[in-house]
Amino acid sequence: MPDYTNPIATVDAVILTLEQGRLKIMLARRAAGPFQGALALPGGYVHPEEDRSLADAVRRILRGKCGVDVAYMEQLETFSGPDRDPRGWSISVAHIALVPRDALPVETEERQFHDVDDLPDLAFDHAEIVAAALRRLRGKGAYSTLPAAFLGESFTLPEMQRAYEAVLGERLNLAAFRRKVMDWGLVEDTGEKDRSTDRPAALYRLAEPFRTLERSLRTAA
Amino acid sequence: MPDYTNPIATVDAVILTLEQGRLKIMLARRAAGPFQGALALPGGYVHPEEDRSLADAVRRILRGKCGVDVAYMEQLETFSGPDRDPRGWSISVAHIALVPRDALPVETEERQFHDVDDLPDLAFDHAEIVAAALRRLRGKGAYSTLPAAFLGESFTLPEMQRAYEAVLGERLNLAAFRRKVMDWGLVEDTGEKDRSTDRPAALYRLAEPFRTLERSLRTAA
DNA sequence: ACAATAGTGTCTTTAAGACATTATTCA
DNA sequence: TGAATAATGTCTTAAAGACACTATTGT
Repeated sequence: MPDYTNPIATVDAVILTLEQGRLKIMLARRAAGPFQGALALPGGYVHPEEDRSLADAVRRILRGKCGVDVAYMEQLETFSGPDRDPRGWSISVAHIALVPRDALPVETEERQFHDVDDLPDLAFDHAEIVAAALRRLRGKGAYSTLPAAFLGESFTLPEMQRAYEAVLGERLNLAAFRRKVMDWGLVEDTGEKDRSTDRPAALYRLAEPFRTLERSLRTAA
Repeated sequence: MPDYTNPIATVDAVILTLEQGRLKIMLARRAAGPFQGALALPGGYVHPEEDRSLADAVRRILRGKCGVDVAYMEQLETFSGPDRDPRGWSISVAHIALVPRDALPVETEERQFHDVDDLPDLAFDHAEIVAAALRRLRGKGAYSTLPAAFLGESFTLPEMQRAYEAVLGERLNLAAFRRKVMDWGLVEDTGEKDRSTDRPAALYRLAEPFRTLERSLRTAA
């Protein structure tokens, strides 16, 4: 064992969702500890006795604190330093999760969903973590099927395009977007139709759960 | 402070360099502790008393253990679990550094440079960390000026192309590569020439230290 | 019939790939 | 002068962007 005191080890989760075409982040009001009463990313200590991995720790905390089961999650970045947590030198392994809105609980005083372009003050260095999460999401958005993680099991191409537009923060060319999605085999037809619009739209599902792309799905203007 | 025992916190470094057109990784022979005598990535404990950040810890260890000062370094990924270190549940924050070969020390029994395609058995889960580092390098290689970090302050375009070819593991189209590098303003002319080849080649420097690109520098065949 | 949204066709423009050609040095 | 390597020019092909058009439903 080390001669030195060990940093405190925590995990935090940036849970992103799409609500009416807007990117939202789930924030939890801190019930105890430093920054009690403030808004923060959901997170907590790693429990070596029960967690087999950091991702396990995140899932345990999200299940317990927020009643959230995430489909797609990836590790974001590890934040560290003597000053970010008043309890001492700490390490937080931040994770990012993309969840369809209807797989998340309703909003309460304890768990709120905030537009990423209009965030309140956050505890710790969580504003920095959120900024890193958004950079990652926007960077990966054009080169992967990541934005589709915001959608349900099946979705229409217009929905898919709106998800990409929300992630990338710009309008995409309709014809070119559809061409790429179809030509590259990103989705497969379910045979079903969504009848919530005037003209029913074909419902697709992702051909593979997650895929990184050789070329960008960005299709300017 | 937590009710739970805290994981052990370490950092590891994947130091990559380019030697005669081949990607090499620096490995250190373990002088003590678990896996004594085995080859491993250079790494060690975080020292909260003296390190201001994880990157600081890496630089301290590299300076002390290996006499290495890295120019470009980024955080790779955090590895964790109960079994990866015989001393107990541990967290290792892996970093990746790209260094020109001539900025690294000579090879000894204690510090060796191994071709990434022909690695020996490594201590801990370091083989997994190396695999992640290579995935990151190859993924980012085409979409950034990262491979230029293997080169010195100034370099020729043929050198730059060879660095990209080593990173991407494939030959690139000469004319298209040069077109992109020049058109996108990735480099600026130093006015100097490299006279080590028959026809002297113009020497360039990076226009900015590191840059991510909108489009890929891959220029097939 | 008309509004609304889904989906396609096609023309123009731009970028990529292939590869021949020219340029500048050394031996 | 010829071998070697650097650098450019240009033709062909493929992809992206623009945008008009057709299609299928609800009211």
